[in-house]
Amino acid sequence: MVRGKIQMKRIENTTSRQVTFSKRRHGLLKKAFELSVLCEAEVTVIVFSQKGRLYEFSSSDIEEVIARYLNQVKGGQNNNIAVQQYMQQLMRGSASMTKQIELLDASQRKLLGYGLSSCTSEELQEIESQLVRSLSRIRAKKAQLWMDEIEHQKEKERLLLEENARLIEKLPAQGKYIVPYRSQSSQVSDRDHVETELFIGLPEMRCS
Amino acid sequence: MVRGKIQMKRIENTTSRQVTFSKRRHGLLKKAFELSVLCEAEVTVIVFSQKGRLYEFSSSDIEEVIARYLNQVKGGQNNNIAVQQYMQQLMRGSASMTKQIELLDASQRKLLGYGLSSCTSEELQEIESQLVRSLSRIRAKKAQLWMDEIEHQKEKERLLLEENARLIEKLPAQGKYIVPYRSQSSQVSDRDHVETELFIGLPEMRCS
DNA sequence: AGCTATTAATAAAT
DNA sequence: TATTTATTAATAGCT
Repeated sequence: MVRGKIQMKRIENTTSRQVTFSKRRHGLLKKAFELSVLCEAEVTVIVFSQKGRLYEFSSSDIEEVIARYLNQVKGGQNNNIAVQQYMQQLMRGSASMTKQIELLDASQRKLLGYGLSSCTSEELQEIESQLVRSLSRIRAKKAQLWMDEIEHQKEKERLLLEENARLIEKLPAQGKYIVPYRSQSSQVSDRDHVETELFIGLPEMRCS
Repeated sequence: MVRGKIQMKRIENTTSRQVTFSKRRHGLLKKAFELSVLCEAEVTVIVFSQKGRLYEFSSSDIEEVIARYLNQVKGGQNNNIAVQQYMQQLMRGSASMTKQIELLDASQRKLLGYGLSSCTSEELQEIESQLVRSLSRIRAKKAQLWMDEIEHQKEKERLLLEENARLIEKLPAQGKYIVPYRSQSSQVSDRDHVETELFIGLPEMRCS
């Protein structure tokens, strides 16, 4: 929505997710307040962060609003039942998370090359392919990081050379005999070219 | 806020109050939705219009949120303490499992070569090394599986040859002129030898 | 309900 | 965490 709009999905980076949570939560509560004032509506907002912390706004007593809501939605056979339901939900959640953790753990171990005894040939093949694909992504990323760094250095150098040139211009005549430093950076991107291709073959295929 | 900002007080004109209510209510619910998606928060908004009409948004079951709210705010004067404690324990467990899942998920994504934007050069290097080690384990295991399979086939062949020999012995004399099938399997393990070593280098290092 | 001139919200950078 | 800034999003006043 600003400085490059963002995708409407979970923000993966933990830090920026927390920052965004703080900002947007603030915005949401403010909007809720404004709606209640401008339009004389009864507005309640309840937010639980991932860590279970509670944030709320209510234009009137929140428990009144809750009672009113429960009354309107399901003719007032209120809470205890809701508490029970919530607890059951929590228990189901625990069970499924335990399972999920086990699965993630097993698949991670396999990706790391452990706990392979139960694998079939096909599974091994699949894991291997994933790893190979993954390696090429990693290596591409690494190469990109290097390229960025090189670009950054070249830019810095360019600025310094400009500054240098300016300084020389300003020197009194005799100063102009000083030989300025000459850049060689234009060759860097060739010298540092990195071959990231992966190949597999018999030892005899290698030669020096 | 637009075309001349408005005062933060009740809009007196009934029509424009209703129009604003409709527009801003929409905006509020949208913002609530976005917050829940972007930051994985549990968000509930309950709005009663002046005329008592209900509008709501909840990222998860609203009654659950209400139960959770009531539980957190006024530690359930109607529930018994044991249930309370158990529930809190469950919630702590959920939180820590959520965190664990998040961590596992992130590290798995990185192992698969996604979500690398936050990685430093060093992290990328570490992940790459892990993948390389992992690949060699996987390939060793695959090789072993193949070897086992070959051994198994050779054993079957040996048994069949023995059976074959016994049958020939039992044949009447003229049958002995039949030339029995001759195995070549003793060469198999050499012919099918697989080189699983991994190497990386410049294209010039390959030759045929 | 739809348009548009403005203000508000906020993602990214610092 | 708090500011600043560049941009997108929301919306007040019209039609």
